[in-house]
Amino acid sequence: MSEELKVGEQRPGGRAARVQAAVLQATTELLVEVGYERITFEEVASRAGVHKTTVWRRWPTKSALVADATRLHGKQHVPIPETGSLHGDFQALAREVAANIGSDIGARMGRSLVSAAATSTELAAELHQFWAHRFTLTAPIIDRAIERGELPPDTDKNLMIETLIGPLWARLLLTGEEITPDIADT
Amino acid sequence: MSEELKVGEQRPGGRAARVQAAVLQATTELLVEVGYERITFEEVASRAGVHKTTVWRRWPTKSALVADATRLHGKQHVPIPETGSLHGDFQALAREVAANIGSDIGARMGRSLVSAAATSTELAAELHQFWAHRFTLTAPIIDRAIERGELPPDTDKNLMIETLIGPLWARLLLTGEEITPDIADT
DNA sequence: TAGTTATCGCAACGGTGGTTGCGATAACTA
DNA sequence: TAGTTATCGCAACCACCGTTGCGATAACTA
Repeated sequence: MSEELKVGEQRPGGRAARVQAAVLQATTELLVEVGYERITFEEVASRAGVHKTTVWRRWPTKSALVADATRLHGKQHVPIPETGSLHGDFQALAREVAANIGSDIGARMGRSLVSAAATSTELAAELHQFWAHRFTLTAPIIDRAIERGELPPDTDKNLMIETLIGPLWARLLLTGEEITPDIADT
Repeated sequence: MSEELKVGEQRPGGRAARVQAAVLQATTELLVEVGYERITFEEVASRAGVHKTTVWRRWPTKSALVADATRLHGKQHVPIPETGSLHGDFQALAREVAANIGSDIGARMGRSLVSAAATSTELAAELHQFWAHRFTLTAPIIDRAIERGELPPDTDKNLMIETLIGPLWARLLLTGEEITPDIADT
């Protein structure tokens, strides 16, 4: 009767759900504190108040655990600005990004995820998929600009967004600087 | 008499130099093959045909080892284009970057170094310093453009270069795509 | 060439983290 | 409420990697 249930959902009541939530919470915490590589199942378990074998059995590999933990975080809201002009939209979007990766935990999380994607092909695919999804969300900004005649119709939407956020991420990952007002320059 | 010599240079002849070269070579190889985190002193040593204690004694920590290994690689030539126009310079520079991180080993190396900088503050400082140095090398491009009147005198040079290379690195680290012809768009 | 010493290899130790088997517990079902 | 079973905790095991002490070797010096 219960053959069709996915692993981890066979007994969603009480304890199991609480354990899963605690583990994923601990994982994200450690992700921003020590980074992906230094995450250990033992530490995740002890912080979640759970035994390490429990964590190990539920998530077969570390990348799967982190993927699960970040999936929740990725489901969060991503406000897409609509100011009426391309310049305004870009400025608002850039400020969102800057506020996100400019904050301490945002910066740590961003670095950790990129670092994780560098070692785990599984997480790399996850990250690429995340950005592909975000780009579909931001595509309307470009579409509206094209309709207004602010951009040529054959504009590469992805490249446009990448040009917008690339410098910010470059500062985070490569050089190491960060502010807010210099975003209007783009 | 030899009290003023730095460690590793007390006996620069024959064996010591050969060992150092082999170890650094093995380190860079592993850096592109398995990434920073999965590098182990044992593997580096065995690949260099040396015992692990040797590696361990000469480099007190893994970040120091990788820092030494990448320092050599960073000393390599960085051709600064001088085509006569800002557009030409930028296009040439972007093509260099694209060719570098677009190649397989370049991509792996770039990812590994960024990932390493995420976990080791020591390597992060090294990386930031590297980019600061590169920016001093590319500054003349902006200066010449200002002299020609192509850019306003108060142009932020670093931000300008970051805007140029940011999208390329974003593709490498975040989304995952790479080509050459789409560079002219910037 | 002979002596000194930095440098290296070898073997062994210790700690940590992943892995497994089994008994206990709590969620579900009748 | 009583029985079944997914889920979890405990203890022990195993492997790997960093770490150390000591003897051997090769580079330097007189």
